Amino acid sequence: MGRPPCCDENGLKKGPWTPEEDEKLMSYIQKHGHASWRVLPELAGLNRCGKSCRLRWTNYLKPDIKRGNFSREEEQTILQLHSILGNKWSAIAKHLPGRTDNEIKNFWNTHLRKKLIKMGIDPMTHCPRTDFFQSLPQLIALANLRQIIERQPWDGHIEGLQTVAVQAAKLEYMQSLLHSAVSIVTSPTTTTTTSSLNTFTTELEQTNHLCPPQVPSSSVPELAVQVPHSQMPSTSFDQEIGKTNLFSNNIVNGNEWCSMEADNSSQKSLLVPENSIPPLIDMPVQNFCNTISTPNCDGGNSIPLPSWSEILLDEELMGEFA
DNA sequence: AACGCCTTCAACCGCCAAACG
DNA sequence: CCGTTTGGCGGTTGAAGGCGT
Repeated sequence: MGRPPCCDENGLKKGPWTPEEDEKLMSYIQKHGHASWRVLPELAGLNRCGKSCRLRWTNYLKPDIKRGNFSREEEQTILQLHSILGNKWSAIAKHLPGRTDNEIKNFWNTHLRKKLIKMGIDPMTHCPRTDFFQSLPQLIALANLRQIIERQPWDGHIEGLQTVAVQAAKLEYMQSLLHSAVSIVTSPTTTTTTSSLNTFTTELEQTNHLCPPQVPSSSVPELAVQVPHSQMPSTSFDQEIGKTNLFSNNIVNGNEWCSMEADNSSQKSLLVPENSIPPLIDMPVQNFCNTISTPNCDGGNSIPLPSWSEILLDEELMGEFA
């Protein structure tokens, strides 16, 4: 246990602030500043602890605080920064003038997080959720059981399961793209090169040519997932991808996510059109991320990394998680 | 109108690290 | 160097308001 709550001492007031208290705090800080939060309440004539005063000031009373709904641009910024920084609310807030970390945190928890979950994206990893895959064997077992019970031919069930598996493989594939991007950005060993994003994606595609992944039989028993080319997303990144919004706003094409950006036609999708298709045949079910973000299959030569900082982030941001 | 459930967000709690003596 | 204080941060809570029945 840490220190006892400071507000328990001396019967200091807790709870919502009254307009009178706000006024006292405002006028004191405007006149004298806030050199020491410890002594400020006493000097300002407030029956509050310093911590409570500081919180009230930084989260509510500070003159430069912007109130009201978050704009679409702010929403995009939060999503983008969260995909990189995680729950570093104060760091995120530094990039949103007038917004407090508390406000951003609340907005995330009440809006953005739910929106991601609704779309099947893990709000912590910003990758498609893989819960489904973990339960796939059970689903198959259930289907099998049902087949036994109903004594119906297997053909239809297998087709159905394969369709489901193809969809899941797509999700996993998109996750791998995201995951590899994030791992590159956040890796402490990342070397900043001058390689273009285009070079990177070309080699990424070559990797897939050279190293068609295999289905681990243990993870999806009796189900080699044959993925039709026409149904797979491409590994190619769009050359015109903007300096912002790589991670978050264009991940899932053609659903609610895109509707968020419906009026932003200048921003291209992370996933390129279906006429650019990687030669993936057998989709690995568990280790997409490793396949793509780790060394090439010709013996450990890493894929040349693009300068993600140039693509995604300004220098200030890079400094934050360096 | 009344009730219960859900959502939002201001405020609090506990922990950590830097500053200080 | 060490113990204490302080400011800051992220997680959590609970009151208030909204909404459906």
